Amino acid sequence: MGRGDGTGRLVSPDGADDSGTGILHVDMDAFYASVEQLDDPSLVGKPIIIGAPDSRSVVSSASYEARRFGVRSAMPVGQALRLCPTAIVVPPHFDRYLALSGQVMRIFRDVTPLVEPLSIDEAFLDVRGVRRLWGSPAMIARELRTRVRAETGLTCSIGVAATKHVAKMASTISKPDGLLVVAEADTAAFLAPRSVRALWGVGPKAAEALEGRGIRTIGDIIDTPRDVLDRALGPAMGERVWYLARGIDARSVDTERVEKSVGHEETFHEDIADPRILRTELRRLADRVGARLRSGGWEASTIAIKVRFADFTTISRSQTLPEPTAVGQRIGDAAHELFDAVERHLPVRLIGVRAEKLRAAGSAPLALWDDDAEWRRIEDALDGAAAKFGRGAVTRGTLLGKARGGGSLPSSPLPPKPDQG
DNA sequence: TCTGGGGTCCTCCAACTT
DNA sequence: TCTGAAGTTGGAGGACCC
Repeated sequence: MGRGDGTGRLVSPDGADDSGTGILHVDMDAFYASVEQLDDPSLVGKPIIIGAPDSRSVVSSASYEARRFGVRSAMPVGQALRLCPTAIVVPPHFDRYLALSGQVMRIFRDVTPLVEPLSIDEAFLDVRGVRRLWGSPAMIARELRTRVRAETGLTCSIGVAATKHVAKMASTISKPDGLLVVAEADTAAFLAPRSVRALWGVGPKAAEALEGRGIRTIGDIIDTPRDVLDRALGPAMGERVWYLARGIDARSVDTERVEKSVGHEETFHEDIADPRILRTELRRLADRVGARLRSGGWEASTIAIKVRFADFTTISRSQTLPEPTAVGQRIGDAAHELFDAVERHLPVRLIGVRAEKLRAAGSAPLALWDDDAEWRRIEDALDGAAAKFGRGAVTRGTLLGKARGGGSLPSSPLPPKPDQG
């Protein structure tokens, strides 16, 4: 999701040279905020901030009207409101964003099967093979922008270039509602004057390491010996930056990216010191992770926890299991074990559970029913729900159907067993 | 000012294996 | 059998992205 405010925007005129290009990067403009404005026309033209209305939340997205005041994604909501006191805080509606994202991705796939979604609101497209059908890359980009606007009511920005990296930079610079084409022959001139911070993977720390050595622009990187970059950034990053600065990016548009881990974490409204509450939270998060694994047909062989203390220090601990699993009970047991070994000197602000080293589960849903402990938890949940709503309201079939259908057991809140502390 | 949640990738270090 | 070097693996933490 773009974070700029639209200043310094650059767009290509009609008929711009697109020779040697074929990779498009499409990025929806202020996606969440634009969807809210689409659904509630009274918000159009106003500064709006998408975020939960509590003291610990941060900005998920902001309309361009709010960005003009300096509001940025990931900024604490309180700080954003100080910068822009007239901003309207709107809670996020993720289901709606997902639905529109799906609609936009379908438009992309109408044009080319080579679509790599990067996130909910952006994707790379390789259009080199469909030029005879739809025209040159720049023509395809124009048509896409027209279709997205006509069919969803939303605007997007598109970068067209020879590589993914340059296409992404171009879409960022063209925001909002723009199109920027960088012909292959113009790549070096396009890159050279830009800040090192514009390079993919160069964040505040890496930028500081480079700028401390007087390397401020991408052109400066080209003039810097490789070993100097390696010392400043480490060999892996040094190599990547060396190539990207020269416009060399061999990555193809990857339509089959595979998840490598799944996890859930939660920041509490108030810091929590009570280990019983923390253990219950871990169990709840583990259940959610297990449900995600089962619905994706995965099982994990490593379980990791993350604990952030009141002073914001963060630790992680992980453990490789004897057998891969997608069972919430086993994930929760591992999480508890890891948590119990952590020295807790302060109340806890955030806690998280992550499943790593995923592999396809041959029979993950069956494994659920093979596990006696998990089965008892389902029975517990059934009894708890029946006690609350009446025996007739919840049947075992309801729960089994849920679990088998999407592989998703009720993730929250399964009642903790008495021995869970 | 006071920092979400979901991820990926990299580096460093220690333990283990060859 | 012992020792050291080199390679592998696992764990922890940090940077980065959206």
